[in-house]
Amino acid sequence: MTQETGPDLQALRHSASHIMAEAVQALFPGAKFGIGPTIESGFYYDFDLPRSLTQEDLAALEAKMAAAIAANLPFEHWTLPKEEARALFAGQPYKLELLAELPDERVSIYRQGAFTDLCRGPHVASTGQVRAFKLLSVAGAYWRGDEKRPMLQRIYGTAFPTGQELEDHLARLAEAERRDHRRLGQELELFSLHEEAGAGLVFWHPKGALVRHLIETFWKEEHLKRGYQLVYIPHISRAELWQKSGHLEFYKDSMYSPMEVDGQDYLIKPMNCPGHILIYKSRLRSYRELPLRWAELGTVYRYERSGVLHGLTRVRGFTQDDAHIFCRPDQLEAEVVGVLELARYMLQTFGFSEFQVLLSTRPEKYTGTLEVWETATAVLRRALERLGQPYEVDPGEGVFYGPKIDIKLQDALGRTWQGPTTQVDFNLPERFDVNYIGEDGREHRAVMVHRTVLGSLERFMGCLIEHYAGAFPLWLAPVQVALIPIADRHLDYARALAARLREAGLRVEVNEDKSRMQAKIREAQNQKIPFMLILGDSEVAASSITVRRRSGENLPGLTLESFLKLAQEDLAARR
RNA sequence: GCCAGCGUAGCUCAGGGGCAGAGCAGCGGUUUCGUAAACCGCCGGUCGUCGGUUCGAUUCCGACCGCUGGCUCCA
Repeated sequence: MTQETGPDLQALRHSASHIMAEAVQALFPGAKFGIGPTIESGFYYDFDLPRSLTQEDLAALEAKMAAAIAANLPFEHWTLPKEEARALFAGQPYKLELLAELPDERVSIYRQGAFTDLCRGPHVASTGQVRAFKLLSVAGAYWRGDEKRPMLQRIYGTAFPTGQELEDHLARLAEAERRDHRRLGQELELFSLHEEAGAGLVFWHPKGALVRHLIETFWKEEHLKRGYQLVYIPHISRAELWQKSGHLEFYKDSMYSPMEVDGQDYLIKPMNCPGHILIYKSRLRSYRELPLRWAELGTVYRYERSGVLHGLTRVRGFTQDDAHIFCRPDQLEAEVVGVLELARYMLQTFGFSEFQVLLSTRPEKYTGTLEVWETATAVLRRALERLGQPYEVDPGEGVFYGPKIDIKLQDALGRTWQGPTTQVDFNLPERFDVNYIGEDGREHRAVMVHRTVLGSLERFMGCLIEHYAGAFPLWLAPVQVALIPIADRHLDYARALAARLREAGLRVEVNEDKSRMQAKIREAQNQKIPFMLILGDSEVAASSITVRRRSGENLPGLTLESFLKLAQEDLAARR
């Protein structure tokens, strides 16, 4: 595969974006131009147009672009004093705004054909060098990303050095669509969302619930092994609690309106932390019992603007795999190391091996003293270094209450997802007086760490579905074995086998449909069931099993025992 | 929330100011031996909701709800 970044590809795509802008200018003489940069997988350009663009417009624009490319006109480059540039872009308010912000006396201009743009470049030598391109979609985008400013129309497109690479890219997009968890969630009967119930609220069907149960069980066992304890807290609490935690002050926009109970306001929890703190504060805590690691699959509800909701990955009710660690300052580093190790282990178990680790430091608005921030940031840094974990610093991206480490993971298609996060919190211990009695008999402030390993079960499962393309490894597959009798006379044999497999702990289904074997195989394939057992006369006669894996691999004449062994191996390896 | 598009059977979709359509799924029957769809029949709909225009609206208009692609924001 060809390198997807690098100056040449950037120049190519940027040039394509100018060629597109020229086509827009030809089609809409009054068009005003925003910006047209390259992005990770292509380019876009923002326009202010007299009417909305349609899908048909894209075809017309592509045709114009093809003509410009065929003409093979040069990209000309020169610089101008700002004053002259202002005259040149007199009818272009967005360009004038950009111009006003440029510090230099002379500005850089590019022209190809009839289109002249304020642009740093670089570009390819001539339009003919842009061969493989495609316009993909139209979307609204605020000028400069500011929702108070005009909304422009953005056209997304992509371009590659060769037609083959463009085709490969389009094939990847098609593959992503095929793996879309919303589509697979319906086809595999994992979950649904209902207009009747409200947007962003997930209903788990038996098969999806089973996968979730398996993940949750694994999660709980792994946490218990590592010295975590499980807690449960109520879903609603009095407004006073959220007042004290500061959520009503800082997080109000994401919280639902109160409900009145016996004249008191109650709120649905958007976070689990205050609940865990109440448990902590139910009695005095000694330095000897720290660290306390309290974990909960805690369901929270947050208001999200309607436009951002998306399948399982952006919802209004979700279950965080949450935990809070209460510890002494001298324990923080070891705790952070433990969290990172746990995160890495869990993610690897689900088949994720590529991570990007980000250390987010103090933002402009923050609580706590500079000194605590520095110490805590240094601790996080040391923890990462102790693990030999490469990381990047994301300056100023910490939460107002403390620094954090975010892990981004890459799925099978190389797309990145927000994964585990570990945050140090200076705010809540202050607000709630989260203390312990030290060796000296005096009260000391505890350090509090919020952390999640999967993020939320909803989002993680959305990610998992796409990562596996719905073909869950054996340990997570809702149905592990489909028994396929070839004719009705093989049904009894199939049922007897099914009973023995269930006894061995496998999740099996006998296909008793009145359809042909081919149809039954197709159905099991579509349901992405890992094993199919094909049972006909010869199997019955020999008391054997013919196994078909969903990969298509065929293993005739196995005994029940050898099949169980095969399955056990896959289960143990979590394949 | 904003811009654009969309909402017709369980699913995927066609249609269009005057009788509501297909394929798949489901149900019934016939059939059923070798690795991704046997055959026949039947059932299935307040055309997202509410309002308006019209003799007549699923179709045109408006509002709302929901979905999709983005923007902004996040687990």
